[in-house]
Amino acid sequence: MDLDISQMEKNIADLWLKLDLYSFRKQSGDSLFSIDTPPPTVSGSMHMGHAFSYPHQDFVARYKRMRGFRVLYPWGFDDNGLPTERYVEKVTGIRGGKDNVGEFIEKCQEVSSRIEADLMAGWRALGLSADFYDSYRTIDSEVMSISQNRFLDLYESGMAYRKEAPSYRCPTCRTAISQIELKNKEKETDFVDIRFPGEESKDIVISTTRPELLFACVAIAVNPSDERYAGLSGKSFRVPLTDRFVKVIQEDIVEKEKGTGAEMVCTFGDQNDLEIWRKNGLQLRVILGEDGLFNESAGFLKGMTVNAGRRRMIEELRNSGFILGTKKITHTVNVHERCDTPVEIMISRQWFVKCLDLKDDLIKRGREITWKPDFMRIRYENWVNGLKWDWCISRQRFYGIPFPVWYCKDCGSIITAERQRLPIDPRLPGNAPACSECGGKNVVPDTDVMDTWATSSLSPDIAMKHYGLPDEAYPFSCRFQGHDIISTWAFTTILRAHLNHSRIPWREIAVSGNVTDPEGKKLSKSKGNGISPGEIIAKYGADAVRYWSASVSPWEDIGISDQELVRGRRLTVKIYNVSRLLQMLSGDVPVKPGYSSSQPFDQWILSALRNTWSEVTSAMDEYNFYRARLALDTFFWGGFCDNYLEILKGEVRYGGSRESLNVAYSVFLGIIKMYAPLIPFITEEVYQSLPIEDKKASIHLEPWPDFSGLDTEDHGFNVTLEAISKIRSFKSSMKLPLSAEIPELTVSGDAAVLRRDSEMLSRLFRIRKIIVEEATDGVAVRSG
RNA sequence: GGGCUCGUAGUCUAGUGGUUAUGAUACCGCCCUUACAAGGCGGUGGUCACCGGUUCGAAUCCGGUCGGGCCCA
Repeated sequence: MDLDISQMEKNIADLWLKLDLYSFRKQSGDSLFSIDTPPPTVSGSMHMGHAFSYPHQDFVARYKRMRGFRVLYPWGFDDNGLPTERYVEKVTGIRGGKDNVGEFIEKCQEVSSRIEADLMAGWRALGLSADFYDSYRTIDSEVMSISQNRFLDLYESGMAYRKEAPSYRCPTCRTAISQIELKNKEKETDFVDIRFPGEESKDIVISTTRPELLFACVAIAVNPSDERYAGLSGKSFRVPLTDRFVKVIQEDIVEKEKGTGAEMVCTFGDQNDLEIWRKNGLQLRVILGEDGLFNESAGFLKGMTVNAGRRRMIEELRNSGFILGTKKITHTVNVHERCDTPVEIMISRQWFVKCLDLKDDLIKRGREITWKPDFMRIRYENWVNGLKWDWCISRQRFYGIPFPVWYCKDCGSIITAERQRLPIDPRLPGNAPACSECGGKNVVPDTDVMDTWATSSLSPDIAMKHYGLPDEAYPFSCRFQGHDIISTWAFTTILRAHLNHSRIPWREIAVSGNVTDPEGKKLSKSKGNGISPGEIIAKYGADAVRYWSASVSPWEDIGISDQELVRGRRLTVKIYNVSRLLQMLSGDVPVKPGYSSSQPFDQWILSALRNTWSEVTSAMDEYNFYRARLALDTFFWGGFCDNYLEILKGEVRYGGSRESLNVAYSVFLGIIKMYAPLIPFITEEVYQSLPIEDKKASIHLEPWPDFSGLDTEDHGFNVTLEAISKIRSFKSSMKLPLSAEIPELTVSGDAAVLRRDSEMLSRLFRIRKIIVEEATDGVAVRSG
């Protein structure tokens, strides 16, 4: 009777559903262990990254439950915001715009609820023990209310402010975005040398990758130590194709070696332009509109995209003789992570959350948290130290949480919604209050929505509210997340915890690695999912996938390796077969697990069990799943199966005692309990079938075993194990089946131990006569 | 360019100062043995990237070089 892994896992998943094991409201326990889980973005299907990192949190959730904690393992979906919008636009072909907001939001809801059902089925198939039956959605009114309340907290404390200021803008998504949504991309582009005619001196030649911004040029910058341009500071040069003159200024951030060493400062070509512009109080020339196209100030470029404008500008400059040279270079540009479009820096009125003034506090908060591993904290600190912008949280998009805010057209005040009216959509007619300052009725709503991180950074707050936890539940016990989102999710959560609670969000953060492709590169959705976890689960089983995810240190990146999956599947089958063997050996008589036996081999396996338990427990406490797995594999496969069970078979055949069977069951039960957090399906399957008394409804309701009280010794049994290995080698070298009978064999070694176990050895290997000789240099075997 | 990180048998990987370097997988040989051939037993395979230093002793600590990755300029 072979094991059908897929069918078995389906049955077990149904059993858990029926027992309702993982509903938080049904959990009991002395103290709370709370896990801050990500609301996964609803923008596609489950990928191998999930299949790798989600089991880690589940290992801990299951382990902590067995350790007697009341485990909060919440689940939510991040189904609002730009990622979902972009996904919906892609699959439906409908583009969100000001004129179809209602229809578009409906589409978003429809698509996301469909995807959520698929994702949920995927998580369940992986055996995750989160509270799926009571999950939340970031678009739900409950979450909306939390997010709006927390926003108003920030506004009232002055930590959120609205200001007309430069911010990043994505021309494709037509919205402001923040520093955390930027990605770098290598791009080939023209590096152009342009001649600016001098007003009173000779001409100057600047180098630029953005000639299309020529009409936004407000200065020329050179490095102060650049002798080629010594004395030009303050001199005027004419912007080609215009009548305007701009002055030369000296700035340290200009690189002498780049191009001609002179660059034009435009509003705005890049971060440097912005800094120079701010520092020198330069003029502002806006030539790009919010639609990403050039406006009327851009002359003949009007109506063009940035790329088209660049080609046209180069052509015009070349025809007029201003271009002295162009070359192709590859440089890094900032693009929007969602659509790969190079971003622009533009001035507009946006909501910001303060963080530049808080760098020291944020680093202090980071140091109050235990980072696993600790070096991930350094990455967090580097990010905080490198912040150049306050966090822009307003998006000119549609499907998201709106700002609970109106603006008075008469007196210019910002009017916030009353708390008891939250959640509220200010964009809906009839929701608008009168102006709280002047009492006027002439108010307009804020039409933006919040950045999706502005809500997911509140994941602990959301879970607390959703599951009805008291304030003391803050901070959470632990956060699990990948190292690639330290600068987004970890950072924004720590920031919100600091601003909203003056605390840390969690006592620990466990950072996991990424799944890489065979070349070691990060897997990304844009490159296609490649391998789907569903296929892998179908082929090897969910237990094997979980086993694979425990095959490296948790923070290491991992490749998809079928070696570990193969091993995981074999383990599943092996555990199943062991349970069959035990039941064959014990027959129909019910078993009473027990730990007392006078047999040396029983005492040896019990002492090895105690040592293994101690190792596995400490490894699980450190979230080192690989070390736990290795200790279990070594003991189960190498000790229990290959040696102990072989001995037991021989003893039972010759009428061994019932005590040994009780020990065998006890050890096996201990093994599957310790494996249970890692491979929950097969351990449950086997647990259900064991003919023992006092079972619980599920192995996942069992407490974590405690074998510290087993004070057995191994009584020199490793000598016997060495003899076993040597006799196997002997038979193998004689090309004999292990079942072949040997008339006479001499075994040398620790004679006392060997004599004690010689009867057992002769049963195991069918040796008629064993001659034992004393030797002090290890065990040896010879015939006759 | 900067920060962090990794480099260990054909392949994947554990190991952060102490015998002969962990385990898997692949490969080779033997064995259908009444739990398991999706198995068992036995075996081959490594100058621990390179160079230098510290130490009685280095895969491990320090410095440098080369190469990969992540994050950021």
